[in-house]
Amino acid sequence: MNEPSSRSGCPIGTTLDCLGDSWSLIIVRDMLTGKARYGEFLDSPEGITTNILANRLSRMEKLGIISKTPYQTNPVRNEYTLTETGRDLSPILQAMCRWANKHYPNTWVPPESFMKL
Amino acid sequence: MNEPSSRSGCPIGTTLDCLGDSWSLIIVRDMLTGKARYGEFLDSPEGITTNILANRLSRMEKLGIISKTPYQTNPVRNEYTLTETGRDLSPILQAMCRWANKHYPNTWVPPESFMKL
DNA sequence: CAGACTCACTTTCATTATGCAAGTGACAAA
DNA sequence: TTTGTCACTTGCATAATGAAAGTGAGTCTG
Repeated sequence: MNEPSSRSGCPIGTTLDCLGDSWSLIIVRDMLTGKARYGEFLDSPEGITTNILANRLSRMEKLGIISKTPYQTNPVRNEYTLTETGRDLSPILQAMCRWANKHYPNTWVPPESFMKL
Repeated sequence: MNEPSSRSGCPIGTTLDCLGDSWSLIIVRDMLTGKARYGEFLDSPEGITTNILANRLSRMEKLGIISKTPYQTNPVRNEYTLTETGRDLSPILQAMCRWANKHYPNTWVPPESFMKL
């Protein structure tokens, strides 16, 4: 559980030091909606590439946002799931949904279940 | 008021296409707390550089998140302020504060006034 | 049992973005 | 006239990203 290298003590700055890029929160979204495996994250419509996905999974694991647990051996394959720290990001994602739904009316409206997580 | 070039119709993806980097929301934070001028944004402790600041200001202006209005002529100098679209980002920033304050206890606790915006 | 296939990555490399520092232009003040 | 301020812009080295191909463990098919 590494600390992020933070530019300031500002909580917004610290959050951005952890997750301020265009892919990390996409992966968190996918995990919140039930995805857990490498191949499932690759299937998302945004089209993350394999190198970036591997990089972000290991980064977020080091930050304590996600954890990986093997679901089979020979060969070992892992499932990635959110830690409590990771699940606690849902209010941020929900706020993003409300913002985009209001200002970009062509964006999808998420299911109630997601907005109540 | 350009549309963001969006990777999908997902509202989270669209929000990240607008603001998914480590500087844009720092500038929005500063505007929400009363800063308006180029030099004021440079003073923030995160230390944004001049080229990135200029780039983000023009990007967010094109997106309709901020607007600039001259506060003097000879030479023209502008103030940057949030549009309604920009002010509506405050719930996202507040959620980030709650997340970081919970999981990184050394982060600053923002004033009540900020959390009620 | 050889060959094709799956899954989860890793590597390579070209392109793009970032960070640092210095430069510019309009004006004000000394 | 020189210095200073403010708001940028430019140049350049370094780092991050994206696209595509490669790898390795094991399974499945004929």
